Amino acid sequence: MTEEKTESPYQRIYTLVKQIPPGYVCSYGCLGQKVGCTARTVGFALSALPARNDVPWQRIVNSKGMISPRADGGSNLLQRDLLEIEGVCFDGTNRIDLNAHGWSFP
DNA sequence: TTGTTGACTCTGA
DNA sequence: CTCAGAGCCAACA
Repeated sequence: MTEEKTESPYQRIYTLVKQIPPGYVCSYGCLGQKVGCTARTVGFALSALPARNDVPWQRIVNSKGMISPRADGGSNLLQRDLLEIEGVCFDGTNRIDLNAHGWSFP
C-alpha cells in the first residue's frame, strides 16, 4: 500500500474489474471515475486487453446496460452469454438491469 | 512534438 | 421513446 504511482490508468482499470464478483456488471463511466479517467479511456483500455487475461471484461457494459457493438465477430454475443451464465439476466432489448446487477465498488 | 482514433457519456430535438 | 452531434482522456505513429 505504498508502491502505486507509475501505474497507468489502464492497470487500475484492470484491477477494479477484477474486483467485480460474478453476477454483477459495471459501466465504463463508473470505472472511469474510480481511475480518474473518462469512459472512453476505460473502453480503450479493455480493447487493449489480450484474448486471455484475468480481467472479466465481459462484466463491463455502457451506461445503458447494453453490450457495446465493439467489433464484428461475435464477442458481443459471447459477452452476453458469459453474463447469462454468471447469473446476469437481460431484458427484452438485450439490456441488463443495472438496478439488480449493477455493482458498486467499496 | 502534434494529430488521429477509440468497447463512451451527455444534452438537445 | 429514439436519433444525432459534441466533448473528454489516453495511447500510438
